[in-house]
Amino acid sequence: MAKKKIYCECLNTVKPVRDTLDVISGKWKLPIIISVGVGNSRFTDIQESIPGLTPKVLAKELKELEQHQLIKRLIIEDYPVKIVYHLEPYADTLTPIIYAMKDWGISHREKIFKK
Amino acid sequence: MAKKKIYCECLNTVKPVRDTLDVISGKWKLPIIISVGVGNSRFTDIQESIPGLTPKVLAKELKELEQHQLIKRLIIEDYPVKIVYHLEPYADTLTPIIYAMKDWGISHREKIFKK
DNA sequence: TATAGTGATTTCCTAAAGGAAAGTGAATTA
DNA sequence: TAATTCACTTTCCTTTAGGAAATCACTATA
Repeated sequence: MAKKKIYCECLNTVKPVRDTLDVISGKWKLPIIISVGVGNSRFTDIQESIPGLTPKVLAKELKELEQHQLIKRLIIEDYPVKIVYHLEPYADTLTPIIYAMKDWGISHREKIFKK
Repeated sequence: MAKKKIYCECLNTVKPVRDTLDVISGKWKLPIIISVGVGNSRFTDIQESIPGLTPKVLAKELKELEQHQLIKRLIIEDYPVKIVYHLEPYADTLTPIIYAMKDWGISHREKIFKK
């Protein structure tokens, strides 16, 4: 009757992709995860390792990443007291996404400059 | 001298990831690519296949995706004239990212609901 | 005691993203 | 002739992201 020819099976992919975007969207979350993953654990080190990142944005993003259980904030009761951030094991599950995006970004840049 | 212990090699990953984010960031670009890839080629079909997508946003995103050579807009001089969108071959290079994000979204949702 | 560093917070601001709703103009179908 | 469809466009508005700069509490160091 009604000619419904819209392909709706794309929702099987669209929905989980949007769930993922809800967690890692924005300019800074993946860069912060990468920086912490590579060994930066102090607030200032993370900030300085990512050009353009301001303390306000870093503080906000770290809180969100903590809530999503991707990053752990630890207070080290030493003299002086230190605060370190490190990745939760759960953040490792993002590795395939990060590498896929790294690879694509590299070849995209090559493509753009070859023309 | 100066105790420089910031791990800067993360820029090797951060930079290409940010190049990728510049192309596919936002709530709608990947869903639109998925929908077109699965067979939706008409403006209205694409719009109706993605819940919440408004025509204004769809029109804007399609233009950007065209500029990035991910989607092709074709005018079919038929009676009536039709406009169809289809993926450029270059869009296929995004498949690893899309699948990585789909997989992550599925298991993330499982993780959230199990708790 | 003064200075510097650490890990932020606060205030103020702009720009971009996104949503709701209506409209448009050409063509088609009833 | 009227209604409908298609592919948008336009207007108006709210929300969110993000940036600049100053400030703050605490500790360490000179």
